[in-house]
Amino acid sequence: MKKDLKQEIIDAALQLFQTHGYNGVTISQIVAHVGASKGGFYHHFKAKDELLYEIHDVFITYVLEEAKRTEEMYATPIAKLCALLQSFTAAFHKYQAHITVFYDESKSLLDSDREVIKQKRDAYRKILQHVIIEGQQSGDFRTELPPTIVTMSITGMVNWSYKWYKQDGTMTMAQITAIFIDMILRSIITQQGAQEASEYVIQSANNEAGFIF
Amino acid sequence: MKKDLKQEIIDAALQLFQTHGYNGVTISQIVAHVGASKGGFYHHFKAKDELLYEIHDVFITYVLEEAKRTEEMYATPIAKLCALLQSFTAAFHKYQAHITVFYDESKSLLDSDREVIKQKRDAYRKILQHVIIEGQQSGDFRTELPPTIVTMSITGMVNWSYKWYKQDGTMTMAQITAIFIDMILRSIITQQGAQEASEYVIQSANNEAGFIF
DNA sequence: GTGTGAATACCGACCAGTCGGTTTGTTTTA
DNA sequence: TAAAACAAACCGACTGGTCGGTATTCACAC
Repeated sequence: MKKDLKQEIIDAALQLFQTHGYNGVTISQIVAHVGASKGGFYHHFKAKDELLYEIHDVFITYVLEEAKRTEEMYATPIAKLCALLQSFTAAFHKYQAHITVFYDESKSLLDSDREVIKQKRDAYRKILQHVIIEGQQSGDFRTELPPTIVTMSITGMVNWSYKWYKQDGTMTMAQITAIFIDMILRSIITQQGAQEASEYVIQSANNEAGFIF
Repeated sequence: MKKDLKQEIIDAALQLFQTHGYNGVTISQIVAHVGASKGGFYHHFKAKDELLYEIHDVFITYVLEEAKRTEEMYATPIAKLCALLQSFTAAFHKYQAHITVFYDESKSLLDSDREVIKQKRDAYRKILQHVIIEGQQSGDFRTELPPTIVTMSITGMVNWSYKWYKQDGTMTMAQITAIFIDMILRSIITQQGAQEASEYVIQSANNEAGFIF
């Protein structure tokens, strides 16, 4: 039950950063929150920046590795895309606070730290973008849409949920993800890809095929 | 040419908040940036919080008023939705820095200020959500999708562009908006709505109808 | 008794906000 | 019309408090 102090500090910091921002929280507040002392903090962290960096790195490293595994595991662009979205949103339970800090507070990273994080984030985006391009080449995704914009649109739609998703809401993240996948697939699919996509999509009551061309 | 000091301070603050965050910027830095003094600052603002509030309020008031006007101006849910998206993204040139501050720094608002802003933001979201519901009732938008999730998906996709859109990039915001509208319409439209939607959508080369059911 | 994890006390830098004062502009008055 | 009176805009040194970080000591396991 008793975690080590370092992890307790990280957890408390996540909670506090989420609501007050990195620069709105002091080290004294963090350690007070876990009943520890500043001495304890500086035993585990060289500086406050290091704490922020670790929060960023733990999250993006996890997401990136997960995306690499997922991308290899599936064969078709459509299956890859759906699996990527699911693997990302599945991380919400454990990482929603990380995500909030990641997207709101990265400007407070040291320049050198931010560069390291940026490279991993770019690597992640490239995986997603590559799947989109693959799908366009295979004829499953519409080629009228620039892959960069499609990638950012998908990223935005999914990422934005960190601003509004409540763990105790009426819908689970899995249910919401099903809707994301439905909307995304319908927006980028070609007639050719429609059949495979229909496996992942919500069927409408009065339309067996389930797609609009 | 010479603006008043208050506006110069706001402009400098926008720029600095955008890159360093509200709590990462000092009043001395802001006034140094415009060659003014702290006395000058406190002549125009009661406190630092007031500056942050004004940035929030100017933006959300503009967007809300614009949305009200737009919603009244068009007749059908599809036309309303497209116009709403266009009116929002049109604000990017003037307001991208405001948007960044609005979405990243609202946690630093005073509780009382945040409540005022929240109400205007909710009013804006309700307008969008109402258009979605109207479209479902008229049979133009798919009823399988919960309107709340659709609203947040659209909001996320469009809002997220504040993180990646560069004014000097290869695409204009108008071009990007056309792609947003295309993707969003295709993801929520019914067969019934397809005809009207085809006016707003990017036509594919090898598919006259332009829609996938 | 040596190393590791944690507490306490403290420091120097910095920051939001203040305050007395100066400059600039505008109105009143003789 | 020029000077006097007033007001608004602005300046910058100063302060009280806070924060990140450090030095030192303490506890105790092996």
